[in-house]
Amino acid sequence: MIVILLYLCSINGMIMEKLLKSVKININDKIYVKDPESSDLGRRIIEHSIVMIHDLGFEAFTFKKLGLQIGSNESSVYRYFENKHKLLLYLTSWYWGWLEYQLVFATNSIPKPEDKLASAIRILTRATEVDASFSHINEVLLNKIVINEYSKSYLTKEVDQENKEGYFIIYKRLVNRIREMIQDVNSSYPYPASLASSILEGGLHQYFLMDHFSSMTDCNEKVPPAEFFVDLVFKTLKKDYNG
Amino acid sequence: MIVILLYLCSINGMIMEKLLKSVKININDKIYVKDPESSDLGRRIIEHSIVMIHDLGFEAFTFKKLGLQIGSNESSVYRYFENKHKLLLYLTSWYWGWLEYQLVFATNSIPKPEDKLASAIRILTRATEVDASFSHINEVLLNKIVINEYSKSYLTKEVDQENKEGYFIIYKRLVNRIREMIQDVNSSYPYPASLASSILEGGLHQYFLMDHFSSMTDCNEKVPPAEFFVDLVFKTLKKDYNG
DNA sequence: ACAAATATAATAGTATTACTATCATACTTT
DNA sequence: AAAGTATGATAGTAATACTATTATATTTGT
Repeated sequence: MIVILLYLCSINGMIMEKLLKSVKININDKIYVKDPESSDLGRRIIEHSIVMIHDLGFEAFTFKKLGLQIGSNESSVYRYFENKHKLLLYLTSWYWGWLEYQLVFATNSIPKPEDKLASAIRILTRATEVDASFSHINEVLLNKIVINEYSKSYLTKEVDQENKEGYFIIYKRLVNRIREMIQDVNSSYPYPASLASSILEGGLHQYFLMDHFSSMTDCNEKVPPAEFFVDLVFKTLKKDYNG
Repeated sequence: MIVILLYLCSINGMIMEKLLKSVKININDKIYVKDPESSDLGRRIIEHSIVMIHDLGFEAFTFKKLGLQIGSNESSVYRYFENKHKLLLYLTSWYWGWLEYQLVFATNSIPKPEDKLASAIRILTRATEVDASFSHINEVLLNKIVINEYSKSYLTKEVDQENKEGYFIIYKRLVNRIREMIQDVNSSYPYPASLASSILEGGLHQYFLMDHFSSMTDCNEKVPPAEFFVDLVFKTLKKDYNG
């Protein structure tokens, strides 16, 4: 499916939105017991878990509370996900997959490596806006969940095992895409992977600081994190960029 | 106490070690119920909680298991800390306070802003080495705990309340010190706070990637994260640094 | 040296979490 | 109409994250 999309280059927002709606984001099927996209109950689990994790925080969120909220049952939720950790992996994988589509869409047609990288940084570090591409998934809330909870999905004792099973593959692919773009701008820069991972991880962190520790960031409503990172990356790569 | 230390500039490692031993790191007393430094049991709680959180991970660590390990009782541990979240805040505050002393010691006597900043970055992003300054605290394990668990101490629903109560003050002061050093090197750089917070947070992250996601970093045994960050910061500040 | 105060240990108990298991029912497909 | 599948309801378990109470040991003041 991604192959088809790669050929569709200069399309406008409305068309992109429709295309995104028709695309199913491919998630490692070991993450779920039963594909939540395969049933109405599954989609309601996804829809309401996003709202509830955002409202309660991941720690206070439970399958029992979710079951109650969607007029269903704790045991029914367990038929879709082994536990809430796996559900978080599902939601964050979906988010990174969705961002990856946006990245590929928006940057594939850009010929100049500098323009492409700048555009990529802006897409990856911008705040998610309301667009409602996927009816049952609120991407704005999901973005906030990723900011507040993503680290918890890999800061575990099981990370190596879960990495082996491919649970973080979409995120790693995304970092790799940025790494390649960095190398296309400056092939002799010695830390392209570290810089790429810093953009993604640091982007989330700067948003968290804006919300809770404003003294530790210069970013705010008027100066978004994207500007900090574009400036940082292009100065680091010693290529001036005026965009 | 820090005032005295500021005057002690060019002293060697042995003396510094002895001084560090005599220094008590000052931690917000709202974090604990009873100061763990005030009793033998308290120090054993700190000592063994570091080992156990490192071994089990924060999620699987409980006060019951800790009590068992130190030949004491769950209920006795609760007399020192309300819960394990507060204990984590205590341990990480201690770590950042300890790092701050090292930073102040090592950089206070350096006159040239560029040298001072480079030295600061190296201290803040280096791997902790065995030095056993504090008898009951294993700083090497504590450093690993900070890498793996620090985010969990602030990625909570209570972060604003706890921030108000001053639980993150040492970390914020540390970020502020780096921010000032950045400004001393280049006063017109527009993102000194964001860059400072990125160094500390990104430093931890690069170590995590080295351990678990090596494809997302260029750092390794031979190229430590410190080199990536020194390079990044000085290129960004457009000041060449040869050190 | 003795009483009082304090710290710790032992035990029990509660509500919640994170599940697993079983059975009933409803809906769907052939 | 029978069989299969999805969901719902209920019950049960072990562990967690505490709180409360009482007993005992240690320290401290006079």
